[in-house]
Amino acid sequence: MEYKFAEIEAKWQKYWDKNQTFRVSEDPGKPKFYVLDMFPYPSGAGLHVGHPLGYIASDIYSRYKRHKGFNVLHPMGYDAFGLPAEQYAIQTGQHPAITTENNISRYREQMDKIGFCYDWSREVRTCDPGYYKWTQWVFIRLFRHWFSKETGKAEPIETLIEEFERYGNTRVNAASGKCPRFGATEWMAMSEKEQQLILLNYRLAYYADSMVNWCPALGTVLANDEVKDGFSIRGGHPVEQKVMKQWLLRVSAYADRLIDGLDTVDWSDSLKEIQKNWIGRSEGAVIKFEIENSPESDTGSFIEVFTTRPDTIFGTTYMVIAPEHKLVQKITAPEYRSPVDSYLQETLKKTERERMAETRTISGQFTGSYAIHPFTGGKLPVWISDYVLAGYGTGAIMAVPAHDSRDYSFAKHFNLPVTEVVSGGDLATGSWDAKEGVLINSDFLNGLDVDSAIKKTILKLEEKGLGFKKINYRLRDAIFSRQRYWGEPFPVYYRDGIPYVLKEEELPLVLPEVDSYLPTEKGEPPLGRAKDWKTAEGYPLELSTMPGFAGSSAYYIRYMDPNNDNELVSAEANRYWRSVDLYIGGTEHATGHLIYSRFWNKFLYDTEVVCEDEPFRKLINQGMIQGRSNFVYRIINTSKYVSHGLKDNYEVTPIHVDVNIVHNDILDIDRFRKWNPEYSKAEFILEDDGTYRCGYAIEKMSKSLYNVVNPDDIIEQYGADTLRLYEMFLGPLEQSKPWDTNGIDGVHKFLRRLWKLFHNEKNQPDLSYGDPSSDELRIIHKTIRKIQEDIEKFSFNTSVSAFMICVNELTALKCNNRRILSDLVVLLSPFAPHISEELWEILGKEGSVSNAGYPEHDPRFTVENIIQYPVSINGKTRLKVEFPADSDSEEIENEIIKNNAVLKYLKGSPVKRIIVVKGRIINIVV
RNA sequence: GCCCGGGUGGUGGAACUGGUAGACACGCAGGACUUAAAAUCCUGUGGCCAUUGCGGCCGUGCGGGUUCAAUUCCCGCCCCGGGUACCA
Repeated sequence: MEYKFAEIEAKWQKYWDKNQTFRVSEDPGKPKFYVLDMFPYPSGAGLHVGHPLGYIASDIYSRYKRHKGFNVLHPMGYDAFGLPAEQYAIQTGQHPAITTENNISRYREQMDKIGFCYDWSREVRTCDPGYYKWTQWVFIRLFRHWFSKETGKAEPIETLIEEFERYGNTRVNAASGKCPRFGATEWMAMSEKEQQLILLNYRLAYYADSMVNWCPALGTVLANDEVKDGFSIRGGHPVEQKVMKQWLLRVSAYADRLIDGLDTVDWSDSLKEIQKNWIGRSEGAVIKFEIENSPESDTGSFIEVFTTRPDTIFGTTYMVIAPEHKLVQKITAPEYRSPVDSYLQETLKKTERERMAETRTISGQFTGSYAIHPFTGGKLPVWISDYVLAGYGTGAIMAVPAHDSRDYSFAKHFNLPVTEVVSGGDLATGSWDAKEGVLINSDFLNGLDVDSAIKKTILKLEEKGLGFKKINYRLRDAIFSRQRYWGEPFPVYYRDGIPYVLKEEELPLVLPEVDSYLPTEKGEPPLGRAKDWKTAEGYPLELSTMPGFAGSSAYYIRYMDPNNDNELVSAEANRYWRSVDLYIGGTEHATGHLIYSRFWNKFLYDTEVVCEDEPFRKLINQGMIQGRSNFVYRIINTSKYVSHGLKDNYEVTPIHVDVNIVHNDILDIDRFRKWNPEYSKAEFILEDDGTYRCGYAIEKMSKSLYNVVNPDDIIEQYGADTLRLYEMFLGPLEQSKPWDTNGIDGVHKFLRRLWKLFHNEKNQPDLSYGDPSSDELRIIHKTIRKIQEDIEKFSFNTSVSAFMICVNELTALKCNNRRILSDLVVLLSPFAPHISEELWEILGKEGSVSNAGYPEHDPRFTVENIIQYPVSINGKTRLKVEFPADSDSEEIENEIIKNNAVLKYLKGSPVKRIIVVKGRIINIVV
């Protein structure tokens, strides 16, 4: 074998490491470019071939940008806190730090073998105190700020205190929890404890009772994005709703900016759409409905509803409040007490999961009370039903069955009236939810279209003091505490039950040792076991730790200045690197990390720690690599296995077989017999050609399905350059696709043919030093243009094809011209860096190819003098005719009808029209 | 249900703003080299018909439409993948 990839790859990996080839620093003389991968959680299983897909793409782009003269920041690190290491610790007693350290070494080893150009001197680990010091620091800053809706940004809490001292909270327009009104004198009269409790309502990191997702199996609460369909995403354990005191981040304050910012970033539409839906902004109105015969005349005598369709107010025929609504007890009429109580018992004991499972089973109970319609004064029965959610809007609705499908089904079920107020639907078959049509049966709104009616209704409500315009969000504040061990400790202590944050100088607050990773007997989190877990003054420290997204929310900032002990990032480093120019990672982070880190970044922007409002300018979601499983077919009740082509003649059971002992769907029978003792005596019914052919299926890549392919194995067999090229060759980056090794030989063959261009039959370098021929120049310049265009649009699969075409063509010309091959090597080096370095050396060049300038495309070499025009007759391509490139349409038209071959096709039919698209096609219409 | 993607040979996929559909590669078939195999190289390879040579017809999920020309644009449907789901 001439192309010794194993030797070459080891050689250059050592070279890069020794020469620190990819180490970067701020260099004002060069334009910067920041390329980031989503850093991995180092799991015990190591990397499989799916993981590096995005890393390879970003590596290619980084190396390309470097050739183009950019100072490229391309770092890597580890999202090292997390549940699996802790679960493992619970089972085995091994400290999660050790598990994590081991897994990181394994990841690093695997990544090094692929030949990435990371600047490893900038590596970060979220579990390192030198790193999480800054996670804690940001938390303290969040605690010390509030969000002003006046300025639209975070403001120091001192400004709020000043305001309270002067005016109380009556004029404050803040993103806050529910807080009673007070004046300046009242504020001054409050105890410190009372004042602190008030301030908690305003802080961006706050401590409050809230409805949380409690996961008993994991012993912790989870954020909304960590739960799907009522189960935890990590581990798949059931999750229930519970009220608990927890730390939260006031992400909702930034809802508008998080939506608006999406217009300024270059992300895929689908990802933007996911974020928009998750934030769920809806414009509408809050409307007050008075309750008839309310026992109290002042407060609590009305129901507040939120609606996006105030225009349909005249179609309201009843009201619904959520079972958890605070007015439930108050408004229930005595004679309805008992049915209401039993309904409440029935629904409130249900978990979130059960409610979801029973989607669309309609249930509800009349309270016996009536609300008063604000315009007609009519009586509207008030119902309780679980189809109204306590947590959204006001937890109460005005039901308009004619124009809301949920209200419609409810009304039909309980025989409530339906009043049409927007024309256009057929109420016999269903509700008319569309915002189209003309208002009817609606007093002062009659004749208006929906949009004007909405405006007019709000205006009238405001006049009467019965309502106002309101924007609602689906996005909730993020629950930020976890009752777990392996995470960042909160820099928080409690005095008199009130939380206070540590001073910045006291950071990092280092995670203490514990004797066990389980909750204490009192049910406290594991940190309850730590000795002396209190401040120097003796105040107890917080026992929860931070969630997974804490450490990943600002890691891209830390990479800019990873060893700075005095600041999260220096202003100088931040102003140079600014923000991430290209971010590549999976779409699964759309509603978690990518929301939280945008929120953190905006906060840091408001407080002038960073200089860019959005952290990730361009973002690409690489597709998932799925597994491709192989099957053998055992004939029932025998130990005979029949090949795929013949299996239909027997009754068989398909059995998963390790894909690593199958090549191009052909089973390695010896290895199969050795794979598992169960198969040692297996007999086979083979195809006519003597092979055993396996069946296949596309499934998740998973150990249990025996379809996991480890990049190390591929590298051992083919080399890292082949792996890199093949992962790109598989298809478009964004598309999900199965890992199928069937085509890898072709890519490897390409590298061997490339090698041969530089060598004679005896594998000695053999180059020519003259001027390249025009054919050679045409080929290389065509390739320069194509590769460059492809990289700019992240179409790496077509680049690989272009390289193959180039090498095929140069091989046909027996080209070994040094100038041509030098350009080719630079073009290829982002994709296959090891072989490129080796060939660069063979070409007699100094230093690393990664420092070479990118070849310039010169159009003079690629212009064609003669163009081959496809000629179609009535749109069907029939033949090809050559014309000089500078002939104009008229000349071509005149020539083409004289062409013998064309005349043959025309068979004398009269020509109606000739269309000539210059440089493209000729179409003759007869 | 709603919102995004996507359906092209045996397979992965290619096709610039409407302009030669199937590039490149795998697989397969045949051949060269070899005692043989591997490796390498050459030829063919969407389907159907014709095959003595020319060739002809069909074909990008399905059905319509616009156009000289449609994988590409428009309308209606089917299927697959992802997100989200009583969010008023």
